[in-house]
Amino acid sequence: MFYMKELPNEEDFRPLVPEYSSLDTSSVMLFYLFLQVGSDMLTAFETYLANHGVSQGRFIVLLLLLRSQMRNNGSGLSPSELAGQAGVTRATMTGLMKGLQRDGLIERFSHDGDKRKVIVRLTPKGKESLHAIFPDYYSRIADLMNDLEDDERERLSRLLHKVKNKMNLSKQALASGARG
Amino acid sequence: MFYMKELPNEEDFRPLVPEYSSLDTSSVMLFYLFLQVGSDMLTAFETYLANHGVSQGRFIVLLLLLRSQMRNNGSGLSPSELAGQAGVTRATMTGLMKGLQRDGLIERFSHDGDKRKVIVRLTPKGKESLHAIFPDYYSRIADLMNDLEDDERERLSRLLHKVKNKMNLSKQALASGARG
DNA sequence: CCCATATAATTAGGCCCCATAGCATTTTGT
DNA sequence: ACAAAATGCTATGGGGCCTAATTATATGGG
Repeated sequence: MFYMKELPNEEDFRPLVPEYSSLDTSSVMLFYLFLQVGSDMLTAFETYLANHGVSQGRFIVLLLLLRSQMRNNGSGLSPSELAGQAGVTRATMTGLMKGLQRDGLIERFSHDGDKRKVIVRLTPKGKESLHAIFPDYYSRIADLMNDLEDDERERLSRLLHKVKNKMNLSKQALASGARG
Repeated sequence: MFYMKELPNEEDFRPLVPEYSSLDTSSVMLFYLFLQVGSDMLTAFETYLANHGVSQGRFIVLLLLLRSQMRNNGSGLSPSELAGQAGVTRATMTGLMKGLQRDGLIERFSHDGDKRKVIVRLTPKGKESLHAIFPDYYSRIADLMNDLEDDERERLSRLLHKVKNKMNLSKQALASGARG
């Protein structure tokens, strides 16, 4: 995901500092470190799930369905809602549905009132798949965070939220149209 | 990258807690938050670079070449070294080289002593591309981190390192073979 | 009632980026 | 000299996402 193994150090930036007034070395180093750790975590997450036979996209769909089921007593979700909650297009969601249904993890029913709509639900097999993964899954996540004391977790959470808000506020500050 | 927009809250985990002894709600919530923010940042990074006409992989290669050039006075790097530093396979690096050379951003010379090897260097155009991006690029990164005070940056950095080390120590704790 | 418009799900086609496997060439170490 | 390792490259393929177009259904104004 993030393709730089050895991050630049202070020395590497030194010759650039006089040239670029906008360059704040500590910001950039923190930014790269963040990208690197985030990327490593995402990769580990995907690899772990792949070892258990699901892609990340599929796993999230199963989680969303389970959550909806627990929240609303099994009413189910439409592909459209799932796409919205996952942050992918409906077309992409259709592809995910296809695979999940082929593997017997979900079922698709047509909506009673609105014939355009489809209702998606976990099958028993789908539920079992999740419950088979959970014990090990949760255990590994707990392991990963084990070194962090309670106050560290709180701080990290707060800092993550701060960065998240900053990105949202500035409407994808990094991504939005060029300005220089 | 991480396909869940609305993260689960404490309530969502409550019914699972009695069922899974390994489930530590705060760990999982922090884990998801981390994945989400990391993913958003990576996406913003890639989108930003795409708006400037480079993929992330290419941008990193250019950065690595610039760094090598600054460190060693222009000796250049081999595709193999670049692949190692970027964390991709040599085959993938060949593909990146191809595109970068086609666009005139790098040059490939054959190594004097070792006829197997190739030496890659930035062209003037390659250097200019980087220097054209840098002012805006650094400015946006500084913006993004602007809300964090110095002590917050240090704390975040320390916490990121802690997580990073934990992942490395346990040899990709999350990813490695199933155990449950 | 009819038609324009909107919404839902799907299909078709394509792209990007990366990986594995295999190959030819060259170097290295015994 | 010869086996083993290293280098760069090609061929091949797949995962995952997208856009655009298609089909079916719903809705609201005239």
